[in-house]
Amino acid sequence: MKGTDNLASSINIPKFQEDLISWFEKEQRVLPWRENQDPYRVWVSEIMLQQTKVDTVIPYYLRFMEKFPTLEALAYAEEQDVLKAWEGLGYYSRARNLQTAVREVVEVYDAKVPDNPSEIGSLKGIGPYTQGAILSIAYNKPEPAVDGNVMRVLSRILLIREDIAKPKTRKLFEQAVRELISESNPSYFNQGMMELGALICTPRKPSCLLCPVQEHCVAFEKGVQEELPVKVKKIKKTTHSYFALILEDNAGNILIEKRPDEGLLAQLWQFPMIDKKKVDQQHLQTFIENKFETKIESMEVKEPVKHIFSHLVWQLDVIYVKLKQSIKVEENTTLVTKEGISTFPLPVSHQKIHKQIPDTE
DNA sequence: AAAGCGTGGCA
DNA sequence: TTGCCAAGCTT
Repeated sequence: MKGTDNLASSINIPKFQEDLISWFEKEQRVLPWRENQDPYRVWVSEIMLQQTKVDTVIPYYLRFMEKFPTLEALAYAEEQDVLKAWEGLGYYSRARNLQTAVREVVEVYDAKVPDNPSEIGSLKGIGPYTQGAILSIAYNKPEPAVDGNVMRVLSRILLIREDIAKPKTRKLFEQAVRELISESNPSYFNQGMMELGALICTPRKPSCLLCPVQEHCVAFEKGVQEELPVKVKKIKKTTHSYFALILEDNAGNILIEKRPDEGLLAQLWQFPMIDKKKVDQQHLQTFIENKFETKIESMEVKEPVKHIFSHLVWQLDVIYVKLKQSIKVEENTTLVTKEGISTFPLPVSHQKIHKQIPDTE
């Protein structure tokens, strides 16, 4: 045991806990996942909230809970229905991992969410943060739940200048939380830290004059709160250009294809895309006729669509193609009516393409 | 350790 | 417009 009680040695810990928790009791937002401490409801909210704003999550959470009200309802649901409910929320592996994990809880833990670190932490999609969040919020266990908010808040209060982009740094903040956390109310302590980060101790222009723990904050005392946390820059994102094809056969059906099981937008459906590096617009008609073994009646250029991801960009030239004949349906592709497309989970860029399909005459 | 994985809001 | 940011996890 080394470095016991050195990170937070400048803090009056009981006073800090009291200031934080009483502020949270008074100022916390009313949110659907705060109605009770049902571990399943807490769990779903924590997964949805990963890298995602509260305002974005709320409508998804309400719909999701209506559709999958219990852990078992989610476990027995069709995966495509789960992805459809997640459509537009992003990071789709969260949805697949969540369902994998609840199925394991049904089979291995008799449908009860584990209440200890090793078992809950071994579940798919539950990492160090989510593990601590569920244990503290649903089970009131004094475990650290260190997310971006907590690292920002504590980097200021304790004047920690470690680079929060480095994986190793999270452990340092977990140690700090272990020193600071309230044993009597770890749930409100952790939620209070995150709520403080969301409402007061914001990334830019923090509202220090309203802060319930201002008197404990070293960065405020020194006037350097806006310099923290330290975070290194990330690289520029590369652009990939494609033709996105709305292929309509002679019967009015549209071809869509399922993306691979892993990787970007895994298992979502999309309109066929052709890398522009492989063919220019002059040869596009012949290319399509060869690739899909069909004949083209007419082609029309629609509005281009740009799709910005966290690490890359898609530039999509949308081409509406009417065929003289039918299309060959292969593995992982299907023909659907214009209305039927909306039942498949589509990435945001392809929802926009879907809207560009002309109405039936 | 570093890279891959979505999306929307905001300065 | 561009880059940054948001209740991170997996490989």
